[in-house]
Amino acid sequence: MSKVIEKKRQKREALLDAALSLFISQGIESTSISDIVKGADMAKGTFYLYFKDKYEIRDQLIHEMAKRLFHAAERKLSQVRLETLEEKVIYLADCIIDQLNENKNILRFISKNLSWGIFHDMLVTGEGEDFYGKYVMMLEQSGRKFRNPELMLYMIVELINSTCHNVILRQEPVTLEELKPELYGAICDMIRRQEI
Amino acid sequence: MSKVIEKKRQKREALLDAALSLFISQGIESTSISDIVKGADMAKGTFYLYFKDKYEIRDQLIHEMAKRLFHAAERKLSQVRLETLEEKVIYLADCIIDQLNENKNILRFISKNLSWGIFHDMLVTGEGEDFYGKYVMMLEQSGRKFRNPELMLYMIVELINSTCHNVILRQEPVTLEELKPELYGAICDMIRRQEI
Amino acid sequence: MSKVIEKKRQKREALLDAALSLFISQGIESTSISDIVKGADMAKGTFYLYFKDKYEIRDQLIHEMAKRLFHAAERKLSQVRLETLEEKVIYLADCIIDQLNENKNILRFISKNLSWGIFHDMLVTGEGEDFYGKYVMMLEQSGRKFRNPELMLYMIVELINSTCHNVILRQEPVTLEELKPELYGAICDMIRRQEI
Amino acid sequence: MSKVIEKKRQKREALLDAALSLFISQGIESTSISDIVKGADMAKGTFYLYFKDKYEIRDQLIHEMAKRLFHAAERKLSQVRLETLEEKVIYLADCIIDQLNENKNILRFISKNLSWGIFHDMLVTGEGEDFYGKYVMMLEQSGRKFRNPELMLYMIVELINSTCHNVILRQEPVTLEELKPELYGAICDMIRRQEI
DNA sequence: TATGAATGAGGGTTCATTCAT
DNA sequence: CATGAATGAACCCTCATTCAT
Repeated sequence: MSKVIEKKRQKREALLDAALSLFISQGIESTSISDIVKGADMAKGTFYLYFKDKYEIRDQLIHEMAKRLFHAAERKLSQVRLETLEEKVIYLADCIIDQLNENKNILRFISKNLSWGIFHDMLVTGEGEDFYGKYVMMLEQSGRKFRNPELMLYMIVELINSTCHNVILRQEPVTLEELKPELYGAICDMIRRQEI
Repeated sequence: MSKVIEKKRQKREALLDAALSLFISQGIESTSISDIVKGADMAKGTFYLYFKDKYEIRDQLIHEMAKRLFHAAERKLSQVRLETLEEKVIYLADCIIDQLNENKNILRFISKNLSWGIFHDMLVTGEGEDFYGKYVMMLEQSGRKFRNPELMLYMIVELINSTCHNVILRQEPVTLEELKPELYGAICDMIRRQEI
Repeated sequence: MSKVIEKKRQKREALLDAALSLFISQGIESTSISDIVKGADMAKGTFYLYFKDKYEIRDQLIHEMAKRLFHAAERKLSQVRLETLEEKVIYLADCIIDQLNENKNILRFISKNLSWGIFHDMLVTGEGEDFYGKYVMMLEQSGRKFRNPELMLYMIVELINSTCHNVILRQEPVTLEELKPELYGAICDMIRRQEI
Repeated sequence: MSKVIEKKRQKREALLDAALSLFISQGIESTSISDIVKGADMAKGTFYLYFKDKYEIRDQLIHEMAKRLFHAAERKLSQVRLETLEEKVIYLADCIIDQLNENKNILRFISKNLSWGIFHDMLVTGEGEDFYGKYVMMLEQSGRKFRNPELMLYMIVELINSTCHNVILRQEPVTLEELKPELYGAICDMIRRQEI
């Protein structure tokens, strides 16, 4: 009985894997369901046993990938001893940016498709991992008060995402190393501005 | 002889117009070349005498639209008397944001497709209107010096574009009116940070 | 042992029930085997243990439905006291027409699929209920003689079925109430014409 | 220029021909658009330049076929000299029935799909040939008055269509030659009954 | 130049049927 | 007996592109 379930899990995984590499290499619009099942080496009809359409796959992939990015960043954070809130946030940002820089395909995929709606869902409903809760706790631990923590996070995330996209993929208008200090400076300012 | 050239220009224009209204009303992916030529009231084959595919039209339209946005903002700026650089930049930003908010389809069309590459090209090669030159002049007129004016502009533009997208289209995570003061504050901080 | 047989009978019945309600609510062509087994709350493969395909179910259902229609009409007839043969036949027709008018889906289902072949089988081989025999007895009880009772029945049934179809479903070219007197008049004429 | 139009007419005709022979030989539901274009020896997409779907072809075919049936019957009627209205109607019916009997495929196709709505449209809007008008004129020429000529026609047509179907295709429950006198008798009765 | 009929590959989707469990 | 995951053929339909006129 669990053999069947295991097999289903594998099929689903194979579809996700195939879709991811296709989405990354040729874009979502140019990827057909035919392509995906061919990549996963199964029959076309099987796709519909697991997903409604390719956008359902996309959303689940974004969830998955973003979760991994944050999880890795958080693990690294837990291994260092940082004082201020600013240091912590920037450390997290730096981890994530470095991951994206090392895996440009993930960046290409995520940043084109990550809307705040999906992102926020992911933060909150990450099964087993409540990233947003941890973020709120981090703010509390600092002993400081902020007017609108959600908006603050929104602005920081959007700034990072949007500025890094071109810089990493095209080194335009500056290199990543040139961008970072300015970006982290801007993040500090944002935090300060939100403090009551 | 020039009559023929004029006629060709008109056809081209008709195709651009038809494409624009279709792109903003139903999206690029959902717009077929059939739709465009129908809208421009000409035969299918004619399309290929003027454009390679719809993406060629799209890029030219993005240029055009962005130019109009900036042009309108600039004209409004020239009609008021503002003291500081910050005030001017924020005034420009506010004009552009309001235009996007009033015409959400344009936002949808532009912001999904506006990469910094295209944007920068537009700023520089805007035929007849050198927006980037005007931006540099504005900085000079303030009598202040900045480390990297291009990066400064990049960050401001990306922050505006990325934060406004969700806020205008979905009122998430805050309304536009709630976002604006924070956004303009962040812009001020960015300018200050870049000052030498 | 008979428990097993009983269980099988129940499964078969469940499939028939589910198919019937789907056929009359959404048509035969639009009903898939998936739909039927879902309605009967069992697995897809199970279907093939009981029926070859949905058309096998359809034919059995038509038998069943037609039997019910006639049975109900006959029961009503047995509760009234009518003199002539014509009165009796028209009374039966009226009962059946009213049933079809009250449940247009049944009309849609039956009348599209009811060929004389199936119909005649049903009249004769109705397990437990020999409608055709009762019809013949009715003729005999009238004390009158008819040249070809089967042809007479055939013509009456076909006239009713074909004229009522459009009239009930589309009120074209007249309403049912307008049709009825003409139809019953025609039936009387047919009976008289067949009398020796 | 007219060469192009002629070619289009031929394509359309080819599709209609292919569809008809497929509809007749394997039924409408079992005929796919793929089958039709294969039969007409052209590309799939071409179909959609001429028809919306196979049901549009079906309706046009029924129109066409029914028109031909009536036209032929009428031509024959105009060549004989008949006195009474009954004789004329029966003569027409006989012509049509004989045509159907000689070409059972047409019967198979027509009688399954001919609803009164389509039939009436055809009678009225037959381009160039107003069959219904001719029917009304025939009634007038007889010098007799009828309560509801349309209903009269409806009942006659439906009776013919429904009784002949099985009789021609299966010789059940009688042969065509046995049916005819009864059928024509019934038609006479119907006419008489409608007379004021 | 301009046309628009024709193409046919390729998209998404459904579903009867099979078969290992 | 019963299951339901997997199949893949077949469906309808769209559309970029070509080419004879």
